[in-house]
Amino acid sequence: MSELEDEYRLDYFEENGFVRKSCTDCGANFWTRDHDRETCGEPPCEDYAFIDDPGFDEPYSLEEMREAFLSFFEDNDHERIEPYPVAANRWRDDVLLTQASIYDFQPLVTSGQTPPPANPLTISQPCIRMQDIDNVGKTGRHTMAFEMMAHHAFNAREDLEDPDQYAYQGEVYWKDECVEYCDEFFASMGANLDEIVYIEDPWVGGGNAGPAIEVIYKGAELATLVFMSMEQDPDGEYEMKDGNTYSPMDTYIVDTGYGLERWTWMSQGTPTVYEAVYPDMIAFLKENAGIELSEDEAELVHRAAKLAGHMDIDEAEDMETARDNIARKLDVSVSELEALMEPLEDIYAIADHCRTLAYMFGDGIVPSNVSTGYLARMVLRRTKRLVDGVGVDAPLDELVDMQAKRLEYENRDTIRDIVRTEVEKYRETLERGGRKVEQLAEEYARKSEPIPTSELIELYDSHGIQPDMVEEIAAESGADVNVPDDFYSLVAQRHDSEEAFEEAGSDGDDRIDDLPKTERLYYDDQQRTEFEAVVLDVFERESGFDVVLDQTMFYPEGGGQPADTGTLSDDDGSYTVEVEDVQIRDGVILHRTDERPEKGDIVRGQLDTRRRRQLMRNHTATHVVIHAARQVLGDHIRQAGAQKGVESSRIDVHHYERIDREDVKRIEHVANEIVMENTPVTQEWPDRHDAEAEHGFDLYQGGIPPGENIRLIHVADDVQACGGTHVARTGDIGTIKIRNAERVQDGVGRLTFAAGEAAISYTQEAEDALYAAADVLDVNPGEVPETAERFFEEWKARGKEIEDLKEELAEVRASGAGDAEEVDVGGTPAVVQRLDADTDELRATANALVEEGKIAVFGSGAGGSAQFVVAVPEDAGVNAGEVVGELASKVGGGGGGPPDFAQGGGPDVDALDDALDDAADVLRAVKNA
RNA sequence: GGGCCCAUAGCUCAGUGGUAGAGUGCCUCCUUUGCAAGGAGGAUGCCCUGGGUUCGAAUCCCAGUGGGUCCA
Repeated sequence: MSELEDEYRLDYFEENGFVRKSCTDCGANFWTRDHDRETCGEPPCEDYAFIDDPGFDEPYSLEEMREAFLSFFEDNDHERIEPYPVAANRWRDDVLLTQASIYDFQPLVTSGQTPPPANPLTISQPCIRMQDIDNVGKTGRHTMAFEMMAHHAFNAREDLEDPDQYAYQGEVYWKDECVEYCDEFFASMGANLDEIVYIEDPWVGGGNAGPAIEVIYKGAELATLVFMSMEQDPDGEYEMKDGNTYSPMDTYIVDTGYGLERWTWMSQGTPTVYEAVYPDMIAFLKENAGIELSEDEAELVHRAAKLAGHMDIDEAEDMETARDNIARKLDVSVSELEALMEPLEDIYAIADHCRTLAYMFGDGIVPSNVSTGYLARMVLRRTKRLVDGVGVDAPLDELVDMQAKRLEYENRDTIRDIVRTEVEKYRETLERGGRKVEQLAEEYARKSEPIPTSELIELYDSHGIQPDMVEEIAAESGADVNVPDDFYSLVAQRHDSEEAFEEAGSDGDDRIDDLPKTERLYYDDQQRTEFEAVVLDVFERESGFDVVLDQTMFYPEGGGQPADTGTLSDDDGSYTVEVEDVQIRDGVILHRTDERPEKGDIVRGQLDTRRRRQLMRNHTATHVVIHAARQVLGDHIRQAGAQKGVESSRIDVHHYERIDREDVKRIEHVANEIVMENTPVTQEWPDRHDAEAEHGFDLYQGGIPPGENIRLIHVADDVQACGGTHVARTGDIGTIKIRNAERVQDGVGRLTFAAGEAAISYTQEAEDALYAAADVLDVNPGEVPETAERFFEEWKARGKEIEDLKEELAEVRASGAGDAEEVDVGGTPAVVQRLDADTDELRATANALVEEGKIAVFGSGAGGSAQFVVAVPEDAGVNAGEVVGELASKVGGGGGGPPDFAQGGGPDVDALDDALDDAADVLRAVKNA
């Protein structure tokens, strides 16, 4: 790491009288103007020094501070950029949430494939860091949701052979200017520059690394300046703290982060960051929860706030010790401090979590059991627990709305709806779970055993009940619970029983490397179905061939659209090969054929027109359906996946409720209105940043394409980035029929639909089924539901009547048993009889005989097998189970049951009569045994 | 995307291969009558669907449908 030392020897430091020092507490190296300074200034080496003593000239609100920062950098030639959504998985698939401003530009801009929207630029990017969740409220400085203010500059080395290989060239600015900007911004706030500390702290992340500087002022880390300039390289000369080696790369990027909340806090000097950031909400929550402090208490809280920096679970050994230390310094008991601080900490956390939720739902995240939706659910449930625990009685949707309003979201009604739905779901889960725990608790309380860990794991993993909740409920039933310290790792163990590792067998086909990218004719005229081309090369595959042409109309599989099929023919008609599949590799399109065309030939390509037309209809219909679904269900509707087909297609969309029949019908109506309007479907290739500015990130329903320009498809009011083939006008779709709406995951619904001919076929099939049913019932189709219901009711009534009649029949049979053979078994009369009826009937008759004090042995040959029922009155001293066992063995089967009633049988019906003949002997034998 | 759990009376659930149950709600009657309540009796089930194993499946196995939950 010492090799990076030189990286920090900036001219700027030298010219401005900085000295380099090592912290006497933690050993960190830092730069400062104050030659007498000994420690780095960051907690735990120092306490907060700005509480009650703001570090800037004036107090700023969050909004004022944001504006001050952005306009400062605008005045210094940075272009202001609008923030991106907090759901980073909308433009990259390696992360879920936006955790830093640089996330907005990864991976395509940082790697130099795509130009930045401006260079240099400034932005205030809302971020969510779930990993800080346990610190929120406690340290006074951590928030899960925050805005990272930043200035970025994207540089490329000037000594490159081919500078144009990157989307930006030359150096905008680097370390010295970056630190200077930082200093100047501090100065513009009225900070005392002598108190600023620049700590050397190399940065590593996501395969990149570089020198970085933490900027500390009055005990708070206010900014981090990262100089991303290296990439991971096994032969690299720099070994970083993650143990990997790195080497310099061609692009180098200024990546800064200034915590908006901390800066605001610094300007106000309030006890915690929360009181500086959302004072109204804190006041509201305090009042609602009825928290009132005496003067002495308020004074204590105030003093504790200055030490709260030590309550960091990442740094402190454990929370209890940390609290203990603080209590000692303040000279109060831990319990007193805790009783005072905990409700406040909860309230701070609630305000922060509500802001997090407002960001999440505002940016269209839908609660779910997967992905960002799951994170949102966790945060919501945690917030609900805090709210209930501290005694806030305002509904959660109102609390979240307070933040959504402040953040100026337009979909506030939807947000409230989502929160209400989700709270209700949680309530149901808790209720269900509570009942389960009560049962378990009673069971184990009876046995005087503690509830075992396996049950706790099951409760948490399968039913979502936290162990502390189990403890609470179990205590009421007097059951003990011991939650092991490693509870959550035990849960984790249950999950990684088998790590499914699949090695993506990369198609390392270097033969195509030398071939030019295939010209894609299907974008020029999407309606054409034939073309001419030159065969550039042919590769043999395991079965069949890969044919590369100079240009093609064949659409390769991609974007959820299956490949075209068709034929390639030699121009004098001497051969025709079938194209069975089409794939694209690095821009080279491979036509998979059954026969080998000749390299260098000019061939005529002919698509399977019907298939292509259906695919185009389906693809355009997909855009139409998602647009319709958005109008019907709300603006949060976003594609979670899609697959187009010839007969039917499907799209998965995020929605917080089940998509019901009424929704489907409305979506179908809206979709077909768009079809009937017969508006043109157009494509364009605008600059990506212009497109994003105009249409937002909703463009990227099906993933983000690379490149400077992207292809947009306009269908009615709908705009999507899309690489597929489309019909010319919506009317060409013909018609859209939604076949099914199912819930594929919680929070994700799937719409399956058919377009054009396939829609007609599907409708006809559905009608056929209805007509067939009507035919069977001999009624008009419209009367089917009513009739079916009537028949079903009648059928049930008859079943009941038959039961009753069997009972009656059984009693009649039993009372008039004169025709049956009656034998004496040790003083008890026994009736042995063959009765070819079902088991229910045998049972009823046998029971009736037992009522009369008789043993009953019945055999039946009905239903293709031999069946016995043996019933015995209580005092007869014969074990029915043994009798049945004996008899059943004679017909090649088995049987059993309780001593007073047993049944059994076997496959050998022919032996039934013989077995019954022996029944009397069997009874006597069992009696005497 | 993966793991686990669940589906039985209107509701909440028990039943782990042998006659489908409890609590609650419902109906009738009685007691008391201001309410609340108490007593007696009664009705209520394609045991989610389809296949398999078995003499026999609510129960075991497979698949589907619907719901829940944990993890990345």
